[in-house]
This record gives sequence, structure tokens and C-alpha cells, in this order.
Amino acid sequence: MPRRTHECPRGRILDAAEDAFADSGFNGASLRRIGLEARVNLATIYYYYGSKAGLMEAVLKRRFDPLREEHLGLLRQFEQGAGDCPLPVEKILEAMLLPTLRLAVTAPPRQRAISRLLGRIFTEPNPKFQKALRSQHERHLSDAFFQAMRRSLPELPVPDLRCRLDLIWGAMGLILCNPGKMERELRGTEEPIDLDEALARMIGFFAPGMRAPAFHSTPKPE
Amino acid sequence: MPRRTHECPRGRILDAAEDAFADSGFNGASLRRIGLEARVNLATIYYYYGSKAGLMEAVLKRRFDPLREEHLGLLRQFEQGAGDCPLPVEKILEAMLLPTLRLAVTAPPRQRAISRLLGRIFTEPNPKFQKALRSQHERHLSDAFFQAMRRSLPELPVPDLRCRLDLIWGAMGLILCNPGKMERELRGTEEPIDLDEALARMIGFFAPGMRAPAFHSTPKPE
DNA sequence: GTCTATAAGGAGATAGAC
DNA sequence: GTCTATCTCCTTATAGAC
Repeated sequence: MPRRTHECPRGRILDAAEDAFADSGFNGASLRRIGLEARVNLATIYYYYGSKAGLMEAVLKRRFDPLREEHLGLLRQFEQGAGDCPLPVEKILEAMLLPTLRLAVTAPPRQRAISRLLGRIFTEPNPKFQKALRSQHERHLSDAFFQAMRRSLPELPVPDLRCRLDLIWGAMGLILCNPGKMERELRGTEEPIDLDEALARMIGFFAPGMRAPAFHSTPKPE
Repeated sequence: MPRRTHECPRGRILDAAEDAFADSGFNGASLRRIGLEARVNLATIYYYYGSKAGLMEAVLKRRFDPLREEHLGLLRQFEQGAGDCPLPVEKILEAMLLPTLRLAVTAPPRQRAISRLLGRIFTEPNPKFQKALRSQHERHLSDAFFQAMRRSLPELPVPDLRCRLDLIWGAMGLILCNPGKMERELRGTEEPIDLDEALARMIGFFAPGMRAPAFHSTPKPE
């Protein structure tokens, strides 16, 4: 494992690939251009990562593994602080939103590409990445937060809970694709967005919906 | 203008292109395969649509122009029914969600590809489509619904309103990419989802958030 | 309007020298 | 580990016959 990512070839390749995949998608990105950007020979990419798909997998893994652990760690930390009580909805939402939002909004530009890439993945029907990423990243996360919410909102029926959580993940995913838009719209300016403010706005919007009574399906009159 | 889309070459090309772009993205789709699928020579595509980008534009226009009018028409219809009163938040949400949700959930399979494509567009940073689609489709829509919500929630500050509407559009966009997921999760089964039920669930989730008090930014202690 | 043929170039991937 | 050179295939796009 290299000490400083951006100085060894492996890290430079990942950096360049991250940008390229985020900007052009999997099909649109070219290994030749990635190699050029990383100041690395085309064959070197194959030496390290085997194939284009292998490179994509490595790009995703590098960022999403720590990101997922950050989400789950925050959730565990809140749960330990609460003892046996179920967490307030707001705290669960904070653990769901904060780490990814921070990555999209306040991370150095070099690391922001990954948030666009994350957004892109959600819309990528290519089965290879559906499996590679969503089954690893998303499922672990959505399961953990589903369980937490279930404890806090025990009387909410499962289908409603699932639906609501999906809507929140969806909203996150799309915000990720346009970090600049958030800044322009939330502040009315181009200056960096305040992370706490954005988080508070989102929690303030989602929490009342989570607490709302469930939709009650009534048999239709024929 | 052709009478029956699927019988003339233009319509067959659009059908095939819609599928291909939705499945593989703009870069991943191949004009050769589209021509093959449409039982049309490659050169015919160029004859009608000039270029790959021109074809994409036509694909989007065919579905999004009527869809946008459906959204706006529903909003106008509700507004006329309400006379001078501002609309209840729930009605505005219905006009925001119903037409697109119907397309994604109950449209015949042949027309469902467009909903995946719509989801894809949101994550496509290619400036050509950002301009072509978002500036036309999304801006008209988001402006109209912003104004409607503004009348119904006059005391909600503009940045909060913008943020909340963006979160709703985002949630919609991502749902669109995975119509199958909605069905599996909302019903716990593969049988067709009930449109009214899905709509009621979403409105029931978003409306309380829209009515929630605004985030109040307080100067930070230094 | 629809076809064949082809241009012109970029793609992913690999072999083998160093 | 890193390089050059190359294979093979596929892409968008066009020219020009019919």
C-alpha cells in the first residue's frame, strides 16, 4: 500500500480515472486519456488493474469503503450515546446524510469527482456495476438505516418505511450530481455552502415526513 | 408527421434509440445497433437526424414535450378549480409527481425506457444535454412549481423552498431509474404497482416536510 | 429515400523487449 | 514494472450509386 496516493502510479491512475468516469461515464471514458492524464503508459493500467471494469471497481472501492464506514460508524456512535432508547429520527437522518454531503460539498475539489460518480452509478443500468457497487455499498447502508428507523418508528408499516427511505436516498443521489447547483440555490451565491446549514435544511425537511402517519390502503370500490 | 409512429422508419428509429440510450447511455449506445434494431440502414439515421446528438435530442423531445405539458396542464387545472385561493400543498405535489410517476409505473413497457432515460439525464454532465434537456424541461417545470408553492407557502424563505423542491425532483429522478425496484419494495411483490397508492405514499411523505418551519440560520459563535 | 462502400479514427486489450 | 508496437474490433460519419 502506497503512503501518498498521488505520488505513486497506482494513485495517479485512480485519480485520473475518477475524474474521467465522473465526467464521461464508464463507456465515455478512455483508458488512453486516463493514462495520459496520469502520466502513465496505457499498458501500466492493465498491469495494475487488469481491465477497464477492474479499474472502475478500484476507483469505487477506494472512496466508498471509507465513506460507508463513516456512515455506519456515525450511526453506531449515536446509538451507543442513546443507550437503549431508540434514536430520534433526526439523528438517524444525520448519520444518513452528513458524510456523503460533506464529501460533495466541502471536500477538496480533487475528491469531489467521486460524488458526481456516485450519482452516476445510481442511473447506470449496466449490471456489472449494479452488482459491484449497489449490492455492496447501498445495501449495507440501506439495511442498517432501515433497521435503525424501524426501531424509532415501530408503528410505521414496512412498505411505507422502505418507500420513504428510498426517496431520501434518491434525493441524496441527485444532489450529488450537481454540487454547484446546491451552492447556487441554497445560498444564492457561488461562495462555499455551509455544511451544517445544508444538513439542517435537509433534516428539517425529511424528519416531519418520516414521522407522518402511514398511507392507509383502502380496498377500492368496484 | 407520421400517423402511427411504430410503422414508419422515423418512429422505429426513435423507439430503438430510446431503448439503447436508456440502457447504455449516450456514449455506450451504438448507431449501428440502433439501426439494426429498427430494421433501418445506418445511413438512414443520418438522413433523418443528422448526427448521434441530433437523434438523442429527438428522442428526448418526443416524450418530454408532452410530459411537460401534462404536468403544467394539471397544475393549471387545479389552479382554476381553486379560484383565487392558493392550492393546498398536496395538490401541487400531485401535479409535480403524477404524470411522470404514471409514465414510469403504469405505461406500457415500450414507453418505460424513457423514464430510465430521464433519470440518466440528471446525472449526465455532458453540457450538450444539460442545455438541451434541463434548460427546457426541468427549468420550465421547476419554475412553474416554484411559483405555485410560493403562493401556498408565502412565509417560507426562498432558499428553503428551492432546497425542498430540489430534493423532491431528485427523489423522483432516482425512482425513475429503477421502476422495478419500486414495485418490489412497495408491494413486496412483482405484480404491477398501484399508481394511486404510490402517489399517496409520496405525497404523504413530502407534504409535511413542505409545511415544516424553515431552517433558521443563526450567526455562529466564533 | 434508401442503399453499399468506405473513410478516418478511437477503443480495449495483449505480446514481448527491456 | 514499464515501455513500444500492434492486433482486432467497433465507432461516427460521409460520398455517391440507385
